[in-house]
Amino acid sequence: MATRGGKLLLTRDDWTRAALDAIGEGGVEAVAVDRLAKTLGASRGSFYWHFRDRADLIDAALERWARENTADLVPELDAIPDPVKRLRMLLRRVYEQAVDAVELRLSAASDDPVVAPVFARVTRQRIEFLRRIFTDLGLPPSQVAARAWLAYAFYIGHHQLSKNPAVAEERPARLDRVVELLARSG
Amino acid sequence: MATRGGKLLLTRDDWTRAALDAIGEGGVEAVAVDRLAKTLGASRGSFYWHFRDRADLIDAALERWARENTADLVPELDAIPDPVKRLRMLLRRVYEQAVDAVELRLSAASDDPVVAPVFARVTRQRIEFLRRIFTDLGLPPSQVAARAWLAYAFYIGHHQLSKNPAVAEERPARLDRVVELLARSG
DNA sequence: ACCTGAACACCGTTCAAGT
DNA sequence: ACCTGAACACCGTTCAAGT
Repeated sequence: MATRGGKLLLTRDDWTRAALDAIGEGGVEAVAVDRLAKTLGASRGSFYWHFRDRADLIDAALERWARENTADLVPELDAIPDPVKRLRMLLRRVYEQAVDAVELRLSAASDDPVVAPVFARVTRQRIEFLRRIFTDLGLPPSQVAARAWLAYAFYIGHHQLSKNPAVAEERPARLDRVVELLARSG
Repeated sequence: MATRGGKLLLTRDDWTRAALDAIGEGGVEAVAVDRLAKTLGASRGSFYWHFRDRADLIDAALERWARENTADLVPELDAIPDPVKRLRMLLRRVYEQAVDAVELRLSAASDDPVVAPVFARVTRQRIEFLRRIFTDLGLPPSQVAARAWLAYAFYIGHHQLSKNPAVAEERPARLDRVVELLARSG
C-alpha cells in the first residue's frame, strides 16, 4: 500500500467498498461523501480526485455488487436438473434466508437514475433464469412468460413487504402452497 | 382566508398539500422545508410554527393520502358479488391503469420510519380485502392466506418492477394467465 | 397567534495551492 | 499523482425579535 508522510493513500476501491457498506446499512442516500471522508480519514476534496461525483461512486459500488452477486447463486441452482426442485430451492432461499441488505436497499431505490440500469440488468438475468425453470417444466411459451413474471414480481414484493414487521405478520408460515401454485402444470 | 399585510396566512393544510404533491413528484426525500417555503412564499421559520419537524409534515401528508385513498377503491370493488370478477377487476386496475404516483413512491420508501406505520395499515386493509375474495371463492383457510399474500406481493412487485422501463419489457402483454393461476380452485 | 431573519450544522462540488 | 482547505449553495432546526 502506498503511503505519504505515514498516512496511507486511498484507492478508488477503498471508497467503493465503504460506499457499498453504507448502502447496506442505510440505503443509497446514506452514501455521503462527507461522512465517508471522515470514516476513511481523508478530506472531501480528495474524493474528487478518484470520482467525478457522488453518482460515479454509487455506480462503481453497484457494479461491484452486481459482479459479486451474479457469480453467486445462479450457477449453483442451475446445476439442479429437476426444475421443480430448482424452483423450490430458489423459493426456500427467498423465504428462509435474510435477503442481502444491499439488494433490499436497491430494489427500494430502483427508480433512482443511477440504480436503475444496474438493477434492470440483474433483473433481466434473473427473469431469464426463471423462464428456464418453467420451460423445463414443459409449460407453453405464453405461460412461461406470465409465470416467470408472476414469480419474480412476487419475489420483489415479498421482500419489500417482509421488511416491514407489521406487514410481515400477514405472511403465511410456509411457502409450500405458493410453490405448488407456481409449479402447477397447465 | 386569513391575511396579514396583504399576504395570506398559511395553514397546516397548505403545507400538507404541498408536501403530498412533492412526494408524488419526487418521493419522500423531495419534501424539503426550504423548497416548500419558497414555493409557498414563506420563510422556513414559519414552517416550524405549524409542525414539530419535517417528519411531522410527512406524517400529516401520509395520513391525508391514506384517508383519501382507502375511501376510494375498496367499497366500489366490494359491491361486486362474484369473487372471480372482483379479482379480475382488481387486477385490471393494477395492470392497466397508471398507479397513483404517491403510492409508488411510498412502497419504495416503506422502510422509512415515518412511512412504515401508515404503509403497514393500508397494506393490512388490502390483504384483508384479498382474503375475502379467496374465501368467497371457497378455498380452505390455509390456501386463503397463502394466496392473498402471493397476490399482494405480486401487486407490490409488479409496480416496483414496472416503473423501470428496461425491466417492464419483460412483462407479458396481458395479465389473463396470472388471474387464472391466482383464481384457480384447490 | 403567526411570521421573519439570522445563526449553526451538514453535505455536494469546485478549485487554487500544497507535497 | 494525490491530497488539503477554503469557498459556495442547499437544507434542517432553533430562537430572539417582530406584528
